[in-house]
Amino acid sequence: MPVKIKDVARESGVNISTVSRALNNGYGVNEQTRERVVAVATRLNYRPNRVARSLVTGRSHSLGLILSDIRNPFFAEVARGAEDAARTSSCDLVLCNSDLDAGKQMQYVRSLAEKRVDGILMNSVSELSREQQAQLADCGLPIVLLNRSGSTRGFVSALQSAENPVQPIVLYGKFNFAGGTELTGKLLDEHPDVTAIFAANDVMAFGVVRTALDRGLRIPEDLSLIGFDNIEFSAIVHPPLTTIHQPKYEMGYAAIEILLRLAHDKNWQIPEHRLLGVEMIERQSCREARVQPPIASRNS
Amino acid sequence: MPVKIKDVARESGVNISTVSRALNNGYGVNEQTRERVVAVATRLNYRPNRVARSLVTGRSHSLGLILSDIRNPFFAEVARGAEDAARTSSCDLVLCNSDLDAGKQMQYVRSLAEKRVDGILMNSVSELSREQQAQLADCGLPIVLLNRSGSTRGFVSALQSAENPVQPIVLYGKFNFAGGTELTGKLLDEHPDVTAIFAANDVMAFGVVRTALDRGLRIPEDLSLIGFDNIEFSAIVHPPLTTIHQPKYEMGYAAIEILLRLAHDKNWQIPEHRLLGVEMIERQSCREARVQPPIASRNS
DNA sequence: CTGAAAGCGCTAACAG
DNA sequence: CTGTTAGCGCTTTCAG
Repeated sequence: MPVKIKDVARESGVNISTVSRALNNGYGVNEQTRERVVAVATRLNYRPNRVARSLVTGRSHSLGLILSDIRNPFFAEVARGAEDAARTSSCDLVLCNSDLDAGKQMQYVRSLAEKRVDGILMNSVSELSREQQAQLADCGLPIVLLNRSGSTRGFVSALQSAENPVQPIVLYGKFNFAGGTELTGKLLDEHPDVTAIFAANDVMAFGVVRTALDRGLRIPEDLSLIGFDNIEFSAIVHPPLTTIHQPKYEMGYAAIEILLRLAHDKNWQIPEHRLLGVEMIERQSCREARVQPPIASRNS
Repeated sequence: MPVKIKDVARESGVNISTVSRALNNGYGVNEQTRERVVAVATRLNYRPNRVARSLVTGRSHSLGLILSDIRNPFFAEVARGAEDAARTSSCDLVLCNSDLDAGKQMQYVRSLAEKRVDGILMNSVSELSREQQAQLADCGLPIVLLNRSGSTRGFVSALQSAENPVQPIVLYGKFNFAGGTELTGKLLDEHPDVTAIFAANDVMAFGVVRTALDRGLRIPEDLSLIGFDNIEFSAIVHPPLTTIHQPKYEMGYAAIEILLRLAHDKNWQIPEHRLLGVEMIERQSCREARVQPPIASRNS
């Protein structure tokens, strides 16, 4: 139904290969015929079929973006940086929400591989089985992993080796608002005497705020709270959240840049890890913040 | 490099068309040969090339999603609903941020059309030129427009025809946090006597909160505020925001369902407009809320 | 500088 | 039930 290269060729009295050359790089084509072809293509409103092109070139000009959940503003910001970076190379981004579910995640990788995306950017689940690792490795695609440093080990060990050593209580759950409320409820039930909470991310910290509010606990008077990410809204919740800033947009942008280079230069190698700086943002949810911020960090 | 259907065929001693049948619907294939083919495909870790398949079937199984900015939690929520709906038909979503820029938007439409997506879901800019409308119409793709009802005319006329008619001051700007702060600054400079603000969305309302705070204005004592969208965080900002709830996830989900049907049934028709119910959520940012909420609404 | 021809990897008639 | 044969729409040698 739509007009094809053949139509343009017929209409401008040249061969389809000439049309192809004229419309792509224009190299090795007589200037006049090029102009004529371009004119015809415009007139016919010709839209090259990228699917066909991809089939022959082997490059799809699209990238996969697997995130736990785009509704977490942290990832929305990362995604925006990623998209902007991708557009500079006229690539587009296929969005996948994994909910940090290993099965879903692997399914997305497979599906993206079948669509022949040029690469994948993902924030992985913490623990991948050996099999899953292998599957990732030989899916034949460059993959960039974002923001995964395993666990809160650094946080814990920093606390333990502090001047006044502390043995923190570590709870795991959903990395969203509901996770924050649930975990806080559980924590306060079992340990009504806790004085401070370090949430894995700001959205969870918001959940902490909500639960504290519900239980009549004042922040920071009764309970100190630190978040992670410094998402935009952390400054306007009540109380303004003390948190660790991460360059979210830049992380997404940089990750795609790396991915793109990886996809192009088949033999280009990068250092395995790339740590971007974080920064403590002191606001009003925490009474004291003397502990050294952890080097490694995590998100969901 | 990757294993192709031909390899599977050779390895299982059948023709490629048999492999195709066995792996797709499996219909009209001897059960034993089907099993054998499947086994070989698994062993060889065969991943069908969807690009090639798309070229012949004419369906790409991907949809375009053009939003103004994924960083607005409203759209993140819509996007999540959209993605979940798309997955039920094993389609994936190509994410585009238009920043509500008409030029960018049309470029995305073109680009998506060239990639032969099966359809596009977008929240359009308010005013499209006749030319742009035409371009949209004959890009050959089903397009679903989300949440665009033109302007605040309904809001204004409701105020004017109220018991005590009011002539509102209407300001336009960016539909994000910065837009909220800037517009509020400008408004308060020019009209220090305003007593109430209706923000076009919650994120802008947050900007209002911030500026009010900076100027020592108390909400709602000095200034009443209503937002729009009821994004998750509107409940935990200070003061909790009075706002109009929109079923964001459901909107995204429903829009994709419509789009999918549109893409399948070539002659299926839907009513041009589809209005989902909104609901007033009274919290603490507004002293009185007697005005009838507008039927039509907008977002950025 | 331009045309002819061979595919990219797969599906879909059409025979057998 | 299975194989043969055309393509899908484009890029890319290879000749001319």
